[in-house]
Amino acid sequence: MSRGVEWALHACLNLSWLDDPVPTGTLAAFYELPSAYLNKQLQTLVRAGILTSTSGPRGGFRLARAPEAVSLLDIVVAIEGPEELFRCDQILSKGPGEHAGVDYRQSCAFARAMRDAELAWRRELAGKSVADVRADVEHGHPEAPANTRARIAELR
Amino acid sequence: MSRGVEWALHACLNLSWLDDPVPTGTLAAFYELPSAYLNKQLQTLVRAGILTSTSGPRGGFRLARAPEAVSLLDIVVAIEGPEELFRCDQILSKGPGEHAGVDYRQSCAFARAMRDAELAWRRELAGKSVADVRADVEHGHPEAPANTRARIAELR
DNA sequence: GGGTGAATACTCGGATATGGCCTGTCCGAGTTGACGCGG
DNA sequence: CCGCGTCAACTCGGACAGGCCATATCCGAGTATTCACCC
Repeated sequence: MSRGVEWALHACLNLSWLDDPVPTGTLAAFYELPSAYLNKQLQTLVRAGILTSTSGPRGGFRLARAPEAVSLLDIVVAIEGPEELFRCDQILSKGPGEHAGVDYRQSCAFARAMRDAELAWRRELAGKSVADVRADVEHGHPEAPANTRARIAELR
Repeated sequence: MSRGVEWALHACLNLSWLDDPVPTGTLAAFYELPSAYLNKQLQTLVRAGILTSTSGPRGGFRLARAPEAVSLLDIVVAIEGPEELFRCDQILSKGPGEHAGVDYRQSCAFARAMRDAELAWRRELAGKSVADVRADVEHGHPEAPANTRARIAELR
């Protein structure tokens, strides 16, 4: 899985603590990440409707919706793409006693099993929102929001 | 996910219907796959202890254990490697108010959530064996074992 | 002093190189079975 | 007819190229701020 997923997750969490737009350079400096590449990932999140962007001075990125409405699955899908992890190439169609016109993505027992497992994974990720994670963090580290806001202001 | 996973799954299922060793070329012809590359995947399954190989005439690959003892997870891990899908690079360690010596693979809320989801996926795959899939296939297509054995004998 | 306009600095956004891994291929080592020869 | 030795064919196993995607970077388009200038 792409490296950018971790960046996107933490970026969304930090943005959930901030009201004003934050530019790429500031977010990158926060975790010492390559700025231009992080920008690329954030652009992807904008295209997915998770973030909104504003240009010019005082511009940057903001969460497009409430943190409760952004699931971890949304972010993963935005960065990794909507394709399934396991891709069924329907090699069964080349086997003996098989008919053309059959969709082996549906009828192949392996494809079904792999898809079931993947659905379990997606269900877990869809059930956890950025707000949930934020609550976890604030429970264990109540100072985190203030620390983040202070550091962002310092880097601005 | 690698293309070879699908090949490995179907190869194991077919081998579960056969007692004598089957060479790579025969298995490859069965689904019209590139022989040399399939051989590479089967070698990997041998290293993982899922298959056994014998050289020379009448040689080939066999299942190393009963189909009940080979889970889909075993095969996926053998081909894809044991690494987690989501890799936590612990970028939190670069953030503010964080201490060195902390393992953020454990303490980061995102890492925990991603790992929980992945465990759900692994649990599903670990709970399904090649024997289970074989039973599914034989239920829907009782002629499949005979077809496979006949075609393999034809290609030998 | 207030308003207006251009200049400016800042930010996003997409177009552009590079590296590593998946994909695909080939040839050598080892082993088994077959065949021929001798007893 | 039986046993043995050599040979040959077959198979695995690892070493060797090619292509594609993730990674990383840079520069241009657009915009809000700022500042100077004029009324």
